[in-house]
Amino acid sequence: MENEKKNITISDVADALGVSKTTVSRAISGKGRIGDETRQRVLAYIEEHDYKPNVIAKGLAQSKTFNICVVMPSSYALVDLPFFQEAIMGIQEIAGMMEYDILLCICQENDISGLERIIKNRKVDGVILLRTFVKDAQIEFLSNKQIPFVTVGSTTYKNVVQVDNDHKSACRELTSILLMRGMEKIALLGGSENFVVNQNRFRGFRESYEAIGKEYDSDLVFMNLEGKAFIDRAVDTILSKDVECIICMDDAICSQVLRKLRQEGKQVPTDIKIASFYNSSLLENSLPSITSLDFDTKELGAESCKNLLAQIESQEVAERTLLSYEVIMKESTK
Amino acid sequence: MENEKKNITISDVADALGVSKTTVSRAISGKGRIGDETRQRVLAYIEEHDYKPNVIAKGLAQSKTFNICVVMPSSYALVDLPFFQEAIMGIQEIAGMMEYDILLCICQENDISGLERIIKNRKVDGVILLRTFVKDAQIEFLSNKQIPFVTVGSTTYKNVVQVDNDHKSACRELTSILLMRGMEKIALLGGSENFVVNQNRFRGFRESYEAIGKEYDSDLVFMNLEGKAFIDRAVDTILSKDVECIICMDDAICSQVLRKLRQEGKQVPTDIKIASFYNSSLLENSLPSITSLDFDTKELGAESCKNLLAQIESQEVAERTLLSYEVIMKESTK
DNA sequence: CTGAAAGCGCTTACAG
DNA sequence: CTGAAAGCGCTTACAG
Repeated sequence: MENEKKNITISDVADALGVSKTTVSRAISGKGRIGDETRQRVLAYIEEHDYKPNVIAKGLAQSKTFNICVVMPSSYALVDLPFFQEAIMGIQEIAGMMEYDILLCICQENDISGLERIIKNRKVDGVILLRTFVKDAQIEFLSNKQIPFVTVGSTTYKNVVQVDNDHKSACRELTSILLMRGMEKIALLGGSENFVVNQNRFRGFRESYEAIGKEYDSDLVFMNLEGKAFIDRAVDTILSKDVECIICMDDAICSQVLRKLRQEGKQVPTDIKIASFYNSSLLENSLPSITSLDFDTKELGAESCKNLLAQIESQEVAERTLLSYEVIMKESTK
Repeated sequence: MENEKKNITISDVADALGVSKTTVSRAISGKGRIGDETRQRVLAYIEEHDYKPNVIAKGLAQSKTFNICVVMPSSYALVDLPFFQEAIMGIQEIAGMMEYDILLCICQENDISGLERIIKNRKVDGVILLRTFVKDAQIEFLSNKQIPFVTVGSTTYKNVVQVDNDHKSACRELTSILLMRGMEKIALLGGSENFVVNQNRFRGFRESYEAIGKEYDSDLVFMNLEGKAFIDRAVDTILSKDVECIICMDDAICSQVLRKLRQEGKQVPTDIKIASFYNSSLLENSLPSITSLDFDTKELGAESCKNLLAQIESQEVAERTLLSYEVIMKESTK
């Protein structure tokens, strides 16, 4: 309590113990040969006096920062927020264990100046990209600079370490279950095909039809639904075509679809069934409860962080890691 | 493009120009006397060769990091997320302009070990607290350590720099408007009184009654509503008492109230009117649209960051900054 | 106006 | 097993 202002340094410890800074450093890092008794003494002193090495100085000497950069987009829908948040929680959990901290970078889609600044200032040892694009300036920049990085979510760029849920399989399994339950006319509503993830989901949808040797009806697939007007129009079309079930590629779309159905006086699941993709708290209050895929986003974040730290420490890492999912059947498809 | 690996340093610049490192440093920082022509030469060379000083080294020499820590709670409701997010956007905007970066710290309510680690590791120059408690371990720790910090939201701790929206006035004005429109029996639903903000809102509510010389009905005030069951029960009571309007202290409560009212077959605003507090995207899809207070959270974040940076640079800052609000009347109180 | 030198607090060959 | 010294890339009194 007495000396809050002046921080104790490695020299102080060395002087107090009558050894060299080298020895103190070795006792702490565990690197290099050092007498057992000496190490104990140093460690005991450090413990007692609550000495913490200055990470900044350590970093300068080792050309490391013990920070990782997490890049988040500056524009996003409410529905994305829990995803980013949970991913960051997972990242933080792993990073914290390894004494790394998270430096936040908020980037607009086509403006990577923020990321560039952080990299040029050498403020981080690696980067996690929380959202990627089909054509992605961040990925190109980081690859070129040879900075360790990993993407959360899939990308088609080569030689990029990526961690993702298996959206294709997930969508295939969900669709297959619905088909098996006798629904034939299933509509699919999705967002921008500029996102690899939406392409993958669509692919899973098609595969489930292929698996049973049927054709899906391309008139019932509505992609690139950006904005409520588009969604409402899609629902109008759907209602005119005796569709049995609607699969929404995310909970924001689902939320809007539910609203529109209510407006049109349609009951779920009696008039039409519906399934969604994230099981997020956004739909928590829905009545009836909504059948949905469930992904462990925190796990996704944790895994991406593990992969990044491994890269930073020059270990081999798998280029692609696919995490599992669960299909949660609820009332909306009964 | 040729030398991506090896970074150019101040020595390289000095050597190339045949001047000393001191001179280069001065040309960049603008501190200390330096010949005009010399400065131009250095600056031109730097520009041409895209030299960026190593911020870490600079920080070590100046005992600064050019990072600020933003502390977020690890547990929160979906409704809080847009708030945190927007505040961070505002912080980032100001911090970025001053070449500061954001280090994220995710803390559980009573566990400040993450924050302690960051501070002890000297990774940041100051801290922004995004959520505070009536009894707050973070505030006590930071005060004791004499680390510059500011809270977003009010606190009753002394000598703490805080930036907040004027929730008391906001709630008073909203209530006054409703009273003036002839509603007399107004119910108030709020969250935990452990949050200073909820106490302030309640205070504003009372003041609006005082202003017109009436008593508010304490049986219609429901605080500490944690969880849906409590909210539903409050609504039951409210419906048994001919209440004309319900004020919800946040959009999550409002969302649940709306759901319950729908279940009970009550129409808004014909059977009962309702107003809420955040105008957040959570209620965006509501029909009818919900009368609400509106706060500029991004501005709140920006202001808190300005105050922190001023503190870090040892400038005088106001202990308390109150930001404005707007009352947005919509269909739910017609 | 400019520079040599010490210092920020660590790490790490190198030598013993 | 241990230490003196150089180095990480900057800044800043101090001297000229």
